Amino acid sequence: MTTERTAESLAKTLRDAIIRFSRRVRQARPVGDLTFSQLSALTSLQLHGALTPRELADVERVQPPTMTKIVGKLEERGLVARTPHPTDGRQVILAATDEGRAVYAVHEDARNEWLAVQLDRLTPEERDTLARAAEILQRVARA
Amino acid sequence: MTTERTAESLAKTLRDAIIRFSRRVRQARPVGDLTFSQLSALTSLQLHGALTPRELADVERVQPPTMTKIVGKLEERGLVARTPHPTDGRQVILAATDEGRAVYAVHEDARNEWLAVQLDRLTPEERDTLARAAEILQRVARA
DNA sequence: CACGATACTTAGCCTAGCTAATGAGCATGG
DNA sequence: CCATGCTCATTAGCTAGGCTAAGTATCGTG
Repeated sequence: MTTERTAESLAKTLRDAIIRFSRRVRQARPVGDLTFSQLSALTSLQLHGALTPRELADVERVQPPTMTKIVGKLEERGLVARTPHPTDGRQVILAATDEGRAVYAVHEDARNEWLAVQLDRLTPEERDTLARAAEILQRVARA
Repeated sequence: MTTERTAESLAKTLRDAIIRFSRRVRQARPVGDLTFSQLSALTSLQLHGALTPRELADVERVQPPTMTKIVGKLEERGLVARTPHPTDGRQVILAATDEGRAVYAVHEDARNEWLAVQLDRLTPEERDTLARAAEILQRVARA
């Protein structure tokens, strides 16, 4: 089944696989936990250190107003802090707080538990395939 | 970078890749077009012929009320028809209409255009990796 | 120093998820 | 043969997460 594929048929297959996979992973979220989007934004902030809303929106591939909402939720919970930019009064610096980093570590593990168990059942080759696919998807998403 | 991966680190990587990829593909949608979820439901109906709402919800990995909403949108546009079940008065049979099939073919192509172009730029090996990954993701989603 | 550009937010809209509750129909055990 | 309990679909009501358009503040430059 993994013979030669046209880009068109692959596009359809990939789209369907990803929408179902996303839904399945979403369902595995404990109530009261951080959502997909929130966790992703927090991850980016940890990885990149500190970012402006615009930068974070670009990394996360959403529009700035969407990021305002997501960051708002994280700020409510004290996981992210907004500080004014030192020289440019228009800009804001976003960074994970100490609590954000702590909560992140805990939630991240709990959040991934279901998925990690599933992945653990795969063969090493399959995991390798997924790892390479993830890289490619990131690249395509950036295009 | 695609060396040995633990399930945990892969889970994180995969989750991030997929959320960004989904957002990117979503952005490529022309306004007024069918949404991700609508198209996916319509695809399943075409593939499986006719299904009850419960069955369709299971295939799509959503809860029944969510499917009611999605089907409602499709029915408004005349793309899907609800017909009563012949023997069981509780159930309903969902099927794509002729117009549904026609619109599907057109929208599907337009919808995938951006993605197909991106995929076309990849190497055959990369496309093969994605095809195999899609298969694995489908399997994991079904778990 | 006025005016255009940039950064963020606010306002308002829609879709997509969910759970809980409702109503209709089936099936079965007494 | 019907009461009771189950299943199916839908409705109601909520939240999150997207978007665009518009508003506000600040910057930078001519």
